[in-house]
Amino acid sequence: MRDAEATKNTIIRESADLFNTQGYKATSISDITRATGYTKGAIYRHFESKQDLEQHALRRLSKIMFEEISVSIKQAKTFKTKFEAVFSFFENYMDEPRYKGGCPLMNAAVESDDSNPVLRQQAFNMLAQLRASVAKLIENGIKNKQVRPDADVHYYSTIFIATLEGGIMMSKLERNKDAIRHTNEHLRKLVDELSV
Amino acid sequence: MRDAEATKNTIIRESADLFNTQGYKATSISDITRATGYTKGAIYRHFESKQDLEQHALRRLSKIMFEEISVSIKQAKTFKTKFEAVFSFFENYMDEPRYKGGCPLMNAAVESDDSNPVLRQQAFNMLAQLRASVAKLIENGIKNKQVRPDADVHYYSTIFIATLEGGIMMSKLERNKDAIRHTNEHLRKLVDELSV
DNA sequence: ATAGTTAGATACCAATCGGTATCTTTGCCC
DNA sequence: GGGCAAAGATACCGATTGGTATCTAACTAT
Repeated sequence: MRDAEATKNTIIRESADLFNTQGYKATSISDITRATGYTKGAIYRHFESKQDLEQHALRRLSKIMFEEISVSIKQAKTFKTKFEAVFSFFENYMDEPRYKGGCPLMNAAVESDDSNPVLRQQAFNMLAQLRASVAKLIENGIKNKQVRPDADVHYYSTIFIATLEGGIMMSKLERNKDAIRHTNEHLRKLVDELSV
Repeated sequence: MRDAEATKNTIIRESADLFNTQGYKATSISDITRATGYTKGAIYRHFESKQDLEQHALRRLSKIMFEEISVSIKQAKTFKTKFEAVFSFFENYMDEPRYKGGCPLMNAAVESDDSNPVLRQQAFNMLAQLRASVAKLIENGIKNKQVRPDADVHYYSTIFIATLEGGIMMSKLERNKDAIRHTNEHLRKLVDELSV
């Protein structure tokens, strides 16, 4: 057999790239045939519908994003350095060709609004997962006596994510890293404020 | 004559609503004919192209947004209450039927990415204007001895906007005000930190 | 009252959309 | 090496896209 699995992965990879840069609605199946070299028939053999492909693509983007964050975090040992890893991850986000088009969470969240409930739900889950990751970071910090025990975990995780995402959006629009550097600088102060 | 000006305004108003909720690319001219009651011929009499209409629509959204913020700010008298007005503006954003679809700046910024340079430029200008507004607030605070004179205006305006926009995005995705309330709470602390 | 102008409706265009039915090719199994 | 199932290509479908040419109806100025 021709490697069906590889074909499917290629289609997911390339379409994820297109969806995240041009948008989901704005990317046509024809765009994907052009990017992959496969024909429409091949694509629809592996995926039920465009929406089905969108789901797979976003799942891939999500997976990559969380894996990379997870690796960065695990390499660091203390509460502070772990957050530092997160900051530098988001600061280098833009250069990474892996995330052409910016944060997949934000892109899906903004585009899906009402029109695409399936995509919206997936973005919703991504946000929950990101929040859980940040919360866990803080909770572990508390457990290891590196963070004030009275810290409001949910509150802080919200601030961290909102500020990061906002910074990414601004940096992407302004096409330079000033904004994300400033937001990271500010979040560093927050980390200090949290530390015992 | 039939009121051409009124017709044009109707088309701009309704299309702005559709663009901001469904997205620019995802909204077709047919959608707009349905929403306005006018035919395609009428629309293309008043606008050169869909892109032309997109520009007018976003300009309208931008104008409304800045006017409302401006009014809120002017009613307040001190640095602190002025910022408080901004916060409550963004907190009540979601309920306002005037901004169905969330922040026009963020929507345009995220969607326009590379595909729509005209829209991108307009979003860029909106961000610059918003930044200038916030900066002015802080500068006036300094002038009136309500803010520490050494405050880094550009830095703080970036933080304010990033956190606000991030909070809006999260609240919209989660369909409740928790996130924006938390980010506002956090920004209130920032205002205190800025105050003399 | 009528001629001229303009707002808006109608009818069309080629191109593209997502999707499918069918055909050909590929590679494994016996 | 012949049969068979799966992978992928080709050719098509009706619907919709942005856009335009043309026609009609409404108002204005004389």
